[in-house]
Amino acid sequence: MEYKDLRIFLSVVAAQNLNRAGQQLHMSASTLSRRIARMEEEAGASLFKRDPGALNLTPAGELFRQHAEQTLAAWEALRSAVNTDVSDMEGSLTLYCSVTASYSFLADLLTRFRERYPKVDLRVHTGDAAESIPLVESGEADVVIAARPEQLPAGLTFRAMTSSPLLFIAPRVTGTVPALARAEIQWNEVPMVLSESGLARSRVDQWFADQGLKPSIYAQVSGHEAIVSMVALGVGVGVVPELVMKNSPLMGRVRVLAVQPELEPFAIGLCAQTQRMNDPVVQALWQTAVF
Amino acid sequence: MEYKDLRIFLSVVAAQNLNRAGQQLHMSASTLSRRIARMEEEAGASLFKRDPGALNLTPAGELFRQHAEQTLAAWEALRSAVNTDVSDMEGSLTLYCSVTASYSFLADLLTRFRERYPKVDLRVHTGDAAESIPLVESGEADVVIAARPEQLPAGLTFRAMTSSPLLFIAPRVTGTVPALARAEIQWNEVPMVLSESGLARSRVDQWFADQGLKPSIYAQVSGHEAIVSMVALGVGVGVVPELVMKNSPLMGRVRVLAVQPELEPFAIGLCAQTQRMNDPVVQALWQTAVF
DNA sequence: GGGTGGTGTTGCAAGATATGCAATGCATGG
DNA sequence: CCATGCATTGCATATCTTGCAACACCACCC
Repeated sequence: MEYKDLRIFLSVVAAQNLNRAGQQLHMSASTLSRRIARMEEEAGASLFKRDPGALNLTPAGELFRQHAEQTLAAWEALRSAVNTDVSDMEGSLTLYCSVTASYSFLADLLTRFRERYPKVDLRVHTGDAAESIPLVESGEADVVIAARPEQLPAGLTFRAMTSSPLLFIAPRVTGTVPALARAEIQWNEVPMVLSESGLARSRVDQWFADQGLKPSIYAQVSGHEAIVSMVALGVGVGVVPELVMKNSPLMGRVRVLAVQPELEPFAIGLCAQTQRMNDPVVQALWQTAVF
Repeated sequence: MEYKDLRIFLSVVAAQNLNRAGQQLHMSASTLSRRIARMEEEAGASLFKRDPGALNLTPAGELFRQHAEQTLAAWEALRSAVNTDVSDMEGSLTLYCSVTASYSFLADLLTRFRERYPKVDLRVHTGDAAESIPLVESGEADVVIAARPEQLPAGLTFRAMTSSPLLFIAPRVTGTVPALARAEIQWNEVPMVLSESGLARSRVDQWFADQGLKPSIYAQVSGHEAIVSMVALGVGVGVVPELVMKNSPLMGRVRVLAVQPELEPFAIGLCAQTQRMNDPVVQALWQTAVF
């Protein structure tokens, strides 16, 4: 039994559904199923009634829930007590991330950070992912949630949290893009909707160069989220991280193109100036992200 | 952080020494070192003062100790409460194991079992390891701690707990055994001290047969422990599981011979009649052994 | 009634993680 | 000054975990 299991359990209790809980936790339902099975084995009793439609707690599950809440609360209290000088740490921290990252990671991260360091003045900005690295380099942001660049600039420290494949997406209805309708895609004719700059753009440029092709750029956009919108409208093919696509309300109106070779996935995580890593507030956020 | 870590932590606190704790826990010191390092990272504070000579708790470590004790106690309480019908389970269980197994495993196992099922009448017998399987087959023992036989007899269920290499041991002082003094060991001249029967004996016989040799048997002994004693006295070469050798007070007076090919290690664990696995008392012991 | 969309579970392969051994560093005590 | 006992770390291996895909099951609805 590990503490992560306790958190997983509480999430599943709240969601009453493995798939929903899995989305919140960034894990697959099968993983949750197996981890819960293991918890039940270790506890020696079934924790959930597998009612069709919803997962409800058994009496043993209710006891387990109390145990989980108490244990996690005690653990957080211990961490606070141990870091007394830190828990009433003051200061301010400017965090920058893309809109998508704010959907998928920021909530967890900030919730835990706020619990642990309530006195820190936290300022969050969202914007185009491509701006992340320049902002942390210039010092306008203390920490950013960003994709790891090909070459991490000197003086920056990066800590991965997850990775997300970089995908070609097309309108689900292909009628509007003739070049896609043929058996073999004519890449030099496909109207592309690309980022103005940033890692995704350079990877796409490199990909076309490797193929000996020249992309036909229909639009250059600031912000991955807008790419999904434009692709959904049928203007062409875009390239975005899977995370952006999955978080878009328009996901149902685009489809993923299987291309070879695949683009290298994004490694998404925290990034800060190495020099700033000594700052206790930055350390605190780092710690919060890891566990 | 996992519950096993909490137990490890408490063992290390008690032992004040990674090597001793490692022996009790059947893990290497390096593993303990790394797991403690991880705990400290997760707690955000150093837990032990690395005083030379002994590991002492820091203030944070003292808090952590309380947390560990409370959490584990709550966990055991939960398990008891969940299995209410089991915790006041009555009945009796006859457990048989070798003397060596009683040193290395029985203490942990019985301590936990007693805590969980205080009303079960527990009868423990120790003796020669070779007797284990016959005793469980005949029903004289409900569960035995034994090495897994080459061919597990039908109707028996086995659950591994650890494994131990099967070693050739010789007197540390070779003067008394001329056949060992030469550069190349003359196996057909070496006086062997072997088990009368059992898995170790059949593996050794097979080994000699594979080499096209015939062992010169000096003594046949009942019980691995006696083999170590006789070898230490200088009468010849014996074959025992590493576990037996390490637990012997005479370990310092024997040495391990590196032989090729090595004998297959013993898989040591619990064994019971499959039919008896439905018995709640047997199930209870099984559960206790696993976690 | 037979789809149909939703659920949780399981076989399998690839990736991540933990482990033990051996080497290292460090201090104490002979 | 070496010898001893200790914790720690590099490395290769074995184990475990994970996600995907396929499956089985159930409710719902046309």
